[in-house]
Amino acid sequence: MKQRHHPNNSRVYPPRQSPASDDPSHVVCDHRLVMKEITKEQSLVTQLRAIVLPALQADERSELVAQMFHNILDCSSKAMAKLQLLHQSDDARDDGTHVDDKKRLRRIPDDSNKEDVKPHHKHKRRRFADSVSLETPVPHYDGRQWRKYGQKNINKEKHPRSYYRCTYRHEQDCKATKTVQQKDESIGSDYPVMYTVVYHGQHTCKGNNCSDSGTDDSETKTTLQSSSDSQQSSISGYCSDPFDHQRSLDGNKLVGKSEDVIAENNIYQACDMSAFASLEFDSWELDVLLRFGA
DNA sequence: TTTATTTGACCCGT
DNA sequence: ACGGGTCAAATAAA
Repeated sequence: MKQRHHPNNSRVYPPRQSPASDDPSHVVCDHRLVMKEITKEQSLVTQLRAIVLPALQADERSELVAQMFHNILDCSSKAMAKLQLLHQSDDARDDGTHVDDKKRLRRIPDDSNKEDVKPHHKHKRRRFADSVSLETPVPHYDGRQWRKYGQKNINKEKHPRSYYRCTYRHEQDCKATKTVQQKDESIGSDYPVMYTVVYHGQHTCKGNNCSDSGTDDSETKTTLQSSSDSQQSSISGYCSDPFDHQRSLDGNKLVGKSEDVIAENNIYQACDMSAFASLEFDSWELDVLLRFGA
C-alpha cells in the first residue's frame, strides 16, 4: 500500500427525476423520499437504543425494551424492503434502462453475442441490473467481506471513488460489488462525514459472514437476544474499536485507517447501521454495533 | 509466503 | 473522445 485509502464521494445516484412533473416517475421520487425518511428514523432509533439500553439494569425490563427497539427496527426494515421492491419494479419498467451515472441513463443493450465477436476482450463491463445506494457514515461496516479492486477520481468529485467486490468472488463466483464515495460535505456540523455506498448485484456467496439471505425481510426476524451471543462472541473479541472491528469483518484492512474523522463520532459509527437493514443486515450485527456504542 | 491494496492501463458505453 | 468500471502487476502488510 502506498498511500492511505480514502473511500469517497458525493452523491452518485441522485434522484432520477424532478418531482415537478406529474408523470409516473414522480412515484419513484416519492419512494426515495420515503426511504430516506425511514433511513433517518432507523438511524435515530438505533442511536436511541444505544443510549437507552446501556443505561438500564440488566433485567427483564431491559430485555423488553431491547425487544421493542428490535421490533421497531424490524418494522422499518420491512417497510424499507417493500419500498425497495416497488422502487426496483419502477426501474424495471423504465424501458430497460437504469441510472448508474449522475449525468445519463445507461442502456442495457442485448449484447449477449458481442463477447463472442471480440474474444480478446480482457474483461467485460459490468452491467448493473440492480443497484441500491445509501448514505452512511460507516461505508464498510455492512457485515460483508469486501476486497478493494480499484479506486478512481471521478469527474467533478472532490474525493476518489473506491471499488470493492465480494471477497468470495473467485471462490464462489459471487458477483456482488459496491462503490464507496465520500460526500463532499456533511449534512450538518453535528454529523460525521458521510459516504455514498452503492451496492451492485446480489451476494451469492455462503462463506464467512456472507449469508445468502438476500433482501427477504423474513430474514430479519432473529431476536436480539438469540442472535447476539452465538455469533458475535467470535467477532467482538477481535478488538475494542469500532473501526478495527469493522476491519475484521470486512477484510479491508486499510479502509478504516483513513477515516479518523469518523472515528471521532463513535456514536454514529456504532449506530447508523440501520441503513443497511434492507441489505441483509442481520440483527446480530446491529447488536455488535450496539455494544461498541455502549 | 500469503493476502490485500495501490495504481496505471485497459476496456466499454455514451 | 471522454468518463467510469475493471484488470493485473507491483507493492505493502501480516
